[in-house]
Amino acid sequence: MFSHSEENYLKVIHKLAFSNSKNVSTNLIANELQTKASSVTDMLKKLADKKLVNYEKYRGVSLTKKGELIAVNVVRKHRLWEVFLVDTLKFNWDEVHDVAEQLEHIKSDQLIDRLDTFLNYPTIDPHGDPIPKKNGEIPFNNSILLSEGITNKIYKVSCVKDNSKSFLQFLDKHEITINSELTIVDKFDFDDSMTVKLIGGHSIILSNKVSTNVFVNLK
Amino acid sequence: MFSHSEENYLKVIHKLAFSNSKNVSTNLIANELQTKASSVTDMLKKLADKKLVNYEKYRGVSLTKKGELIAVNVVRKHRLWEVFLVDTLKFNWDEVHDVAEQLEHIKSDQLIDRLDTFLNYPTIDPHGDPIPKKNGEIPFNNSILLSEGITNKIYKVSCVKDNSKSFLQFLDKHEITINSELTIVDKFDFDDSMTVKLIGGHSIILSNKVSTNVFVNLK
DNA sequence: CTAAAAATTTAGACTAGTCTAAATTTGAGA
DNA sequence: TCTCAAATTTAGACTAGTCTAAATTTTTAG
Ligand SMILES: [Mn+2]
Ligand SMILES: [Mn+2]
Ligand SMILES: [Mn+2]
Ligand SMILES: [Mn+2]
Repeated sequence: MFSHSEENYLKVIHKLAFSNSKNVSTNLIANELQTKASSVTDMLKKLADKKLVNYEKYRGVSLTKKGELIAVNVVRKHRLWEVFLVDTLKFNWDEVHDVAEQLEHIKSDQLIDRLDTFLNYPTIDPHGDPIPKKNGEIPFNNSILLSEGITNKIYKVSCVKDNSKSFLQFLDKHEITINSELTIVDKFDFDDSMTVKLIGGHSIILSNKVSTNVFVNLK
Repeated sequence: MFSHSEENYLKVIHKLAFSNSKNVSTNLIANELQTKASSVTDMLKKLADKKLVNYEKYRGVSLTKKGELIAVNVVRKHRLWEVFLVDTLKFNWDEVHDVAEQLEHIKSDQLIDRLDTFLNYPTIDPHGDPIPKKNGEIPFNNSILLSEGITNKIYKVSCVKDNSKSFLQFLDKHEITINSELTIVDKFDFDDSMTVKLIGGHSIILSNKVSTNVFVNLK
């Protein structure tokens, strides 16, 4: 079994490797975990000793097969718990992250299997992120950023990139949720903003910051 | 906020104070927590510094108001999670303790409030133990031990004292559960065993070890 | 009342995880 | 290719929690 701290490092390395492709740097990890680079170096050595990461001094790290499996399993638990919190306990989607950060470290395979069954095998979490399978496979989703959409097509919101309270509350305010359907009416080169119309709802001007944090699928 | 470890010490002191009335000794705590007396002494000093226990060298400890409140809250969380595991996730009553030991340390008042609501404000856990109220009040239950019952009365099983897997599985095997109704047909002085008949069910001879680990209420 | 046993505390050490400050390595730009 | 700033690691320290072994206090029994 691995400690809370080890699991958090593995999860963060997994996350950063996803967006940065090659080796993940010490400073990136330190920044993501709100800790110091020296602490990260210490932990990377421990994880390397346990064969969870490939670590070469000054060259950053990548996850081994073993490390990857543990990281993905923590992500699976995090997202399943988020579904439970929103669907079953009626939390709002902007309230669940911190509690899920704790729940993801509970050690019990049986618990997570039964939770999965109770929730009826969900495939995405409340923010649209895919829930990894038990075997570590992560369902692929060919979404695009709303900012890359073109006018006069119908899109469905599939996922939000920024999970911050303020962004999620902004979306709530404007009635944009996962599965909302919308059309891009107009795109403005000047500031990369766009006018969007929710199907059967209101129109709204979205800044580039918003449209680059929302993923959509063509209907 | 208090650490995992601090919460466990407070919970154990609370439990032991309940059955031992006066001050709780270092060795009792060490035994209950499967740790060493010297470790207990160290922690008692820390808890005393934080005004969570009244500690006098060589004389054992008792909880302060503040310590008591924290301990009872951990017990509340433990028991609510046990209800969730059994009622919602369909765990058997002999499988839930270890997972609840982990879940009881999750920090979120909102989580426990919503769990309580979802479970419809249960008053007892799967083993019949009372679930403390939010304010720290513990519902009193005037049960007696089955071993103290008399013949030819109808009793209802209210709680089990021993929560070990082997005892709970023994009870399962003989179809004795919380709320089972039964009559004591005969009591044998020789070994303090008794013959018990389940209402509408079979008769069975119970050893003293069994009857002193089952609480009942007169119907 | 007193000696031995039992309980408890103290002393000193160890691990995990973290930090600051100093040293080292890397790599970008002149 | 050289220099220097940025990135990274090392050195040394600190906290929480634990342990063993030794010292001290309390309790028990004769
Ligand atoms: Mn989250
Ligand atoms: Mn999420
Ligand atoms: Mn329990
Ligand atoms: Mn219980």
